[in-house]
Amino acid sequence: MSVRLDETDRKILSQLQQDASQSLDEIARKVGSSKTPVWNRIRKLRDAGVIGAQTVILDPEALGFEACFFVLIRTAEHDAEWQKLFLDVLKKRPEVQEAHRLAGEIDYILKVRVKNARAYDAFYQAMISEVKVHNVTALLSMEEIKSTTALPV
Amino acid sequence: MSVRLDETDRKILSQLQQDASQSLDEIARKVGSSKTPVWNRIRKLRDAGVIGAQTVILDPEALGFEACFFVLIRTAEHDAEWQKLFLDVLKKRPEVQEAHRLAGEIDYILKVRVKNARAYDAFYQAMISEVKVHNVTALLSMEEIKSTTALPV
DNA sequence: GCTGAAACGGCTTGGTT
DNA sequence: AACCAAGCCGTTTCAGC
Repeated sequence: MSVRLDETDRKILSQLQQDASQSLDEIARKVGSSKTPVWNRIRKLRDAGVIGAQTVILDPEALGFEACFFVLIRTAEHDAEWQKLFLDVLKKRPEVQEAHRLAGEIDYILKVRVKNARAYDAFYQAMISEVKVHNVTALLSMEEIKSTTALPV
Repeated sequence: MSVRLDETDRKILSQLQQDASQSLDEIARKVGSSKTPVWNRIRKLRDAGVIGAQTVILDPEALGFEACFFVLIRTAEHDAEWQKLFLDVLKKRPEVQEAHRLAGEIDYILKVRVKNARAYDAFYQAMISEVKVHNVTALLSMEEIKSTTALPV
């Protein structure tokens, strides 16, 4: 599954992660190449699935999303049917920004972004009414120290 | 800090989050407006800081980042100097994708993306050699069920 | 505040070395 | 595989409504 990249590929990916609105010429200049080869490489990386969606990062605070919770979930039920139901609930809820299945004592972790604590409670109530979970611990973020989607390519 | 948006603004933001490479004409068509007003709104939202960076999402697996940890940190030290040092360490480490200061028993949570468990250990050793932390628990992700940067505007 | 047009710049392609 | 040039498409600006 892992793809072979050379130094130029890595520089291109780094530039795109920093600012995907840059022109090809600008990227080419920064990576020490020129338009056509850079364009061909980007195309190849896109086709290989290395480069995915192009998006904009919105400021949560500016939009009134002032609460962020990390939710630790333990469950008793581990059968396939329960899991499918649980995953569907997570996927359809837009306030769930991340969901991971874990190794160890805690079964799942979620990152939930909401406008305020009341909105979190509404999410929580909705979730536990749809699926049975054994134990839920919510960690409230006081301050987002760092947040990046960039991978250190 | 929170900005007032109308329905059209919200639709534009939603489209940009889904695919920032769309042309103005396409976005305008989808939100039921036309080129110039959409462009003016985007400009305004950018200036207001609502729209931040434009970026591409890379596939971690395709690039060999096969391990993801959530790290729960407790600390004894809470003075300003220690905190500044700790924050500097987090900010300069590219494998730290997220870092939040928390309310409650656990003081910090990190999301750390690395190539493998060995790379996580290298990060862990480097971190504890630079700052004193009281207790560290690492939760290993087995499966990324959901991952989005989109806010439900 | 929207429309339409016009100028500008960047993307994309194909031919050439 | 990289360079060059041309056509096309999208962005950006501006005048008119």
